[in-house]
Amino acid sequence: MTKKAKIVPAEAGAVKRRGPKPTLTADQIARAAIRVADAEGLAAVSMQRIAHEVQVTTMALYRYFSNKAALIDLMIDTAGGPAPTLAVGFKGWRAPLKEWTRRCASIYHNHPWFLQAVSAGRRLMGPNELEWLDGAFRLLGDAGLGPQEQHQAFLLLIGQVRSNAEFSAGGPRGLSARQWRTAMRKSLGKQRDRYPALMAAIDAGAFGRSPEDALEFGLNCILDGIECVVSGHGGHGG
Amino acid sequence: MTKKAKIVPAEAGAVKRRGPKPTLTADQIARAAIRVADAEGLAAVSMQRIAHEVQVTTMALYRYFSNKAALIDLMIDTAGGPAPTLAVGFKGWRAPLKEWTRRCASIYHNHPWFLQAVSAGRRLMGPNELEWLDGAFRLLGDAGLGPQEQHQAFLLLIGQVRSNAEFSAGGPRGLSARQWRTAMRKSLGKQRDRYPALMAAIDAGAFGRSPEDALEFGLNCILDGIECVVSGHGGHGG
DNA sequence: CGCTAATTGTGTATAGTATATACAATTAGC
DNA sequence: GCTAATTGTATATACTATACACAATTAGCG
Repeated sequence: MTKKAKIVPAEAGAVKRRGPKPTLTADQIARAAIRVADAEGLAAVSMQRIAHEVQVTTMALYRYFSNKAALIDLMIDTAGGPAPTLAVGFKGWRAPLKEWTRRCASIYHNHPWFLQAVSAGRRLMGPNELEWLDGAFRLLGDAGLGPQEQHQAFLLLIGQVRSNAEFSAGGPRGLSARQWRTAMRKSLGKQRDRYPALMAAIDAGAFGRSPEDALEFGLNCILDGIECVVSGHGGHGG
Repeated sequence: MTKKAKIVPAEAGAVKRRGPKPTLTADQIARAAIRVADAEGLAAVSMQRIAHEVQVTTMALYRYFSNKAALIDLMIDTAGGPAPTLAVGFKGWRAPLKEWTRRCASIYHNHPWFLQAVSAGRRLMGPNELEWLDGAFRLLGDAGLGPQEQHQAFLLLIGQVRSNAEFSAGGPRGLSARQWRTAMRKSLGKQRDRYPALMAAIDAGAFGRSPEDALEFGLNCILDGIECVVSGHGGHGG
């Protein structure tokens, strides 16, 4: 029976261990995988491909990650990076929250595979991601929300970020608003009457706005909504 | 050279065709796949598995779908079903929008694989999904939003639905709030100090609320935010 | 009727995937 | 130097999607 060597995240400690020194670190592998995913999409990230990228055999990767999911988890945490340090309570709570959301959105923007990776079923949150989460909770608490409301407002913000990321990736991808509109019209053919409101919106260029503007609009909506909760007024019952 | 037979969606027309009658319909296959995904997750949906489920060979499925992605697209559109018909302008716009969102959320709730399926990269929207989209645009237009705002508000709503779906699947899955809190604490170990706001919220039971309540809260926030836009007041500039 | 062309489901084959297992080489502590 | 741990590697297995060729079936046309 072969003993399973424990996979250690080769971090700070640098504990003296027997056997050959590892030639790589999990971090290096994750970064190589990120490069591949950035350039060719998440589907191009296979164990063989990444192993080849870092010049080892496929199975060597399993000395650093117990399985592929663990590699992708580290890709996520590495691409996300540490949470930004945002001033708390400085000039109101809206500005820092906006900044948090924008920076969060930029992760999804810089790494088109990110949305797919975080949406792929069950996964663990890494230390960086927890830091982002903590940062959001802190800012929302500063805005006057209670613990449960912090969580729920966080879901709103992250939902908006992802929703927008999906649209900017899947909607007009490289296409101009007009091109996209034309493609949409063509794909629907003569079924136009079936979707009157949608078609009217498309014809009016509703899908043509820049991703940044779209993010901003929704963000303002959410913050206005939060403000209603904080200040107590708003149609919150009906 | 073998000619490629065109894959037709065996729908209304029932055009007379040469050759043996198909023993199945794309719809039957999609429904079998949905049953499997409901019971065992999306990962269990392989061509071989579904083929076995409907008693044909694996390759027979390719007479109905050009590839697996097409099958999953139909799973999505089938599981989503036709959009609900909601009263327009009846007793204000909030109630119908809430109803739309709740019903949309129930899709994600009834089919735990749904979120993962719609998040898996590029895909086409089916007729049902377009109907849902059209319905949302109609209600949002009724609320007084312009075309671009309709689109952006739609992104907010769907983001909230998905955000909540992910949380209810990935957060306390089968675990009680206390169990989840304990697991979270354990997984973080002594790193608690690193995430003070998050830990405080966890300790206060922020993650214990029922998914329905969480959806409702965010929904109210969004609707309040929309109301701010419609009525023109709100901190929308800062 | 018979002939042709189209379309079905099937069988076989291929290239790709993740990952289990056994092993030789390396290194630390005794 | 011996032992035990740990590395990277080589090999093998069980999947995956899907390309291709074929026999059986059926419609339309003579």
